[in-house]
Amino acid sequence: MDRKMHIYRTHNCAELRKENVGETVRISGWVHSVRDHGGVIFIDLRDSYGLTQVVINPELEFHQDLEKWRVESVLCFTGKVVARSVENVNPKIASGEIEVSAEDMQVLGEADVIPFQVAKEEQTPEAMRLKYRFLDLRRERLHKNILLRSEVISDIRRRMTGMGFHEFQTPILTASSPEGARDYLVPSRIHPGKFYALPQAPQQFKQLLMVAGFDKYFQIAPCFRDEDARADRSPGEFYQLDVEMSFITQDDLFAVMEELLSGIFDKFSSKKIAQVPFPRIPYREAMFRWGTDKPDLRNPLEMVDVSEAFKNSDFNAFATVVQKGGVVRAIKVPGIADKSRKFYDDMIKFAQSVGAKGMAYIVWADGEVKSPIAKFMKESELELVKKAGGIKDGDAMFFLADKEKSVVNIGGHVVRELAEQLELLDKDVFKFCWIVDFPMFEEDEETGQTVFSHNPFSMPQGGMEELLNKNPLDILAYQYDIVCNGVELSSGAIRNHNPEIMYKAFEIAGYDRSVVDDKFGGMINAFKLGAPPHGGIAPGVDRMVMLLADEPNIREVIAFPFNQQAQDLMMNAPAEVALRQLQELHLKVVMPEDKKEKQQSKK
RNA sequence: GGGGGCGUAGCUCAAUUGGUUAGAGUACCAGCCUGUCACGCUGGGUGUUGCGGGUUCGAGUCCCGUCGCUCCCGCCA
Repeated sequence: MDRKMHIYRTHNCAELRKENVGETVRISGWVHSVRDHGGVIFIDLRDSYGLTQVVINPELEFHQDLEKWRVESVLCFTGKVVARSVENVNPKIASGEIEVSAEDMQVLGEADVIPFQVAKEEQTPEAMRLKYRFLDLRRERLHKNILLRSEVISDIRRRMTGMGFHEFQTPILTASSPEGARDYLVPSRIHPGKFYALPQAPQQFKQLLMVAGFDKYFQIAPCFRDEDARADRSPGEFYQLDVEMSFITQDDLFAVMEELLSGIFDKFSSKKIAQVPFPRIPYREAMFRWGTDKPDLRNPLEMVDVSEAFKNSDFNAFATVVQKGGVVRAIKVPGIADKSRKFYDDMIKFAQSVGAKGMAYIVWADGEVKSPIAKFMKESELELVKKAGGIKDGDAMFFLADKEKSVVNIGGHVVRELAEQLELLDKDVFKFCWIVDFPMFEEDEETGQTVFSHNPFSMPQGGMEELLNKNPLDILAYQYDIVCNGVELSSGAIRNHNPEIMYKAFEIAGYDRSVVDDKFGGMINAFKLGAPPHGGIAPGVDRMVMLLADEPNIREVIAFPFNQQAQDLMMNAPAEVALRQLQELHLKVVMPEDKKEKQQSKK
């Protein structure tokens, strides 16, 4: 045999073509499937690139060795590339016009019985998929997602550096910050009783890089937050494309992100991008129309205010709400007059499940008004409502009445559910938008205190003057989000780089000067020594890939995700550590009362 | 921390109103098969019905508790 032949492979499993017929080749990979005819045996050998069919003829001495291994074993075959006859070509695989006629076989990695099938599409419990993640990652869907993620990240780097950005690393062991989510803490051995925190984002560092004069920064940055999971939020850690720029306005930043995101989404998905530049929607408008700060612009349904129509209505339930300062909002849904009674009842049930006391509806069909509440309404009131919704025959409206905050929230859920039920969302389009003009402060519902509503480092619109003179709850910030198809991709801001404005903003949020100096000393001191105006944003990489891969769950685009309880079932993390390690770190574990018994009974 | 859903073979699922020996596909094991490509054929059930308790003549099925997974709320500057 050719001495120069590589010991594992001359070709990968997706490479061989008609042109290679007659060559002696060597390929290695996993046994994808076996078709044993008693005499001739066919094996689909799989690697990251694809599949190649290997034929084993009965006269070969290793023919009977087939019993030694099974599906998902790793084998190496040496043999001749043979053309398949026309009727035997497999158009489903790239190498389908040829096959490799085995002359020699090496077992490189024998596989035991696998806990779930790799080659076949079948539902598998997620706990098992996570425990055997390396097996799950062999399956086509996940394998493709992770490769897509890799390509997206490398494309992001190419585009960012192409636009003049530099990538810098920032510390993973840093200080806890009083704002935001719970931190992951790392105890210090050298400083008893003191802790590092893993960064929730490199927020202060990237701003310090601007103060350091680097002008355009980005990083594929790991972020750590001890918060509970959602379908689009993996607990523990996630990645952001962290971006910061100096001497820019909001518009400059928007232009950069629009170029980047439209470029990437265009390249890695066949879906259309609805509109570039992305439409800009003020936060308050988004909340009013869709009941959320992450509206799905594919959804044609939205809310309108109809409080006036019910204010003096005989429909007491609603009239009372309005008279007490609440609101009535309506959702117009075109062309659903023919829906069954059950559909309407189910929607009411849904509204109640998300906190509504009830939900009313009116259906206009065949020139008539059908509704449980119409009999309480005057002709003029019905007209008012009809006009507010631009109602035509065949349309319907749903009505919610409560305090504004509840109505907005519940209505948001109903708007989404209706779109889902009625399949109103176009699956072939990405609709991006900017949500702008977030309020700088909001009222804490429990304490009634004024708190930062988003990022405390955002520049208040109007600067010091507004901080001094305006009702804090009316002050807007240069704070913005990018939303795509109802998924919040990122938030960002033009930063507050003026120490005095910073002190004032924190004062309004209840922190005095010394707290700012103590907790954000590094940054505030930097701002006293010449800070450029700057701003940035941080789109979630995992969520971007999730949208591009068209996956409903973020774990499908992360190679080794935590489960919902923030555990790594494969590596068995978190885990107890040796007493000695705790002692070195000056730590003592105090188990919560309800966990103590379980701990005991385990032992 | 709270609410919803789910939990039957390694995996996907079935099992009538509470009824007798818990079935099927796949995986697995044994055998057959020389052109398949999710090969096919024959045979084999490998099970603490998540766990614990209760009701009942009888529980996979009903009740209570508990555990696990998942979706959501809270949380997410």
